[in-house]
Amino acid sequence: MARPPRYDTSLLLDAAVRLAAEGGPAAVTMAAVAKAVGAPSGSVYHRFPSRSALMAEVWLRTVERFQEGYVAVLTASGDPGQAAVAASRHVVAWSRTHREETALLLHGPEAFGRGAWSPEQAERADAGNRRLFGRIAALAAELGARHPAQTERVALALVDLPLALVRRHVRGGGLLPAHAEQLAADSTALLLSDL
Amino acid sequence: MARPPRYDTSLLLDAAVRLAAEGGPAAVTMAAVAKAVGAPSGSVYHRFPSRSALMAEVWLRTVERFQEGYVAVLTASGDPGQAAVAASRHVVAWSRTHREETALLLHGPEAFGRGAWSPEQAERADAGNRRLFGRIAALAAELGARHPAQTERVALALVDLPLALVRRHVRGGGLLPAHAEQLAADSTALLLSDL
DNA sequence: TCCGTTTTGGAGAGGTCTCTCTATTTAATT
DNA sequence: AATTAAATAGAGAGACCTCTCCAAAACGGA
Repeated sequence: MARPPRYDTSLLLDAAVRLAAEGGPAAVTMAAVAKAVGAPSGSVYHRFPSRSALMAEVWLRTVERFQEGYVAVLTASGDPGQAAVAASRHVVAWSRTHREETALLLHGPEAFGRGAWSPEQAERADAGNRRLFGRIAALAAELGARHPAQTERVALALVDLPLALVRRHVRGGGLLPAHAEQLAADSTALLLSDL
Repeated sequence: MARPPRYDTSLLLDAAVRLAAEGGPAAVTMAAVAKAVGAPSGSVYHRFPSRSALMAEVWLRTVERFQEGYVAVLTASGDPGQAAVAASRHVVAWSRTHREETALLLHGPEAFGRGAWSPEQAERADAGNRRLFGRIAALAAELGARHPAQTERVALALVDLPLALVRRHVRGGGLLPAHAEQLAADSTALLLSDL
């Protein structure tokens, strides 16, 4: 009943991810996305009502893909200590196999215009974060955390620490060294040893 | 012998820092800087030959101010373990008292157009980083590190970890909680305990 | 007082980006 | 074959930004 799409949403988002990874969020212009897939700019506006809608979607799709795998690892193991270390290791391993998406995520949602997102998109981002933090808080409780400060330390050990390790290497444009997973796992275990 | 300056370099850089902290590096346009200090755009170009020269200078001045204090703390104490913990604590404390500059630094040099800097400016950035990493490597050696992987762990504990803690709170626009310094110090000490 | 130098003040050329609008194409359905 | 909904194709208006250029202003020194 209608002409079949030639430049569909995911194709445009793929191009946007590539552009963001190479030149940062500022390089993701509607014109650049259109050019990257060989479409006129009008076709991009046919899929996304505005640039900030596109930016939001690029961010959300990427972060949701990451969080899906991360939460799965977090809840896979029965032993909370093992789950924690596996999660930390997973962050590094995922970054290794998803270089462009990692480079994108390291910029953070603000760089993708978070302030201008639609309420629905902002809520999607919040929901993902709530879900993630909820799991981490539950794990922290299993590990014996009783004060908010202890829960924060668990979050630091499970998310921020491996991310910091990844950032150090990816920001310089380099590859992650082979021992990065081990370093992340060891560091996380150490931070949780004294909870 | 000449007309006295009305908008001097540091005044323009101050405005640029404010703009970057509020709206990210993209908000630092020549027009915005000029407007912020009430000058015509020509006066900004009188001080800086191009936008990227301004961006580089904003970044360099800020990062050099931070590194100055950090290196001082790092080398102040005789005991390497104490120096390490003090350095970690200093990162958090400095962030608390320098909110705008912290927000700026968290974006990283690439966001300030590092690729387009002049060779002299790029070298200034490199020299600062070499100096900092040199001190950390020396401290790592004092702490008993023998392999590069161990030195990396020290860098993680002394720089990336406290920065990650700061990032978590500042990125959301919030204030650092009162116990942040303590958490940074404890975490750093734990990571170094098993070197 | 006059000169030389630095700086201001401001207009505007040229480029890029966002977004709009309309005409045309395409293929499934009738 | 005619109809119809969805999608492409592309031109262009309007905003903003970088950077240039030149005249006017302000001060110290001769």
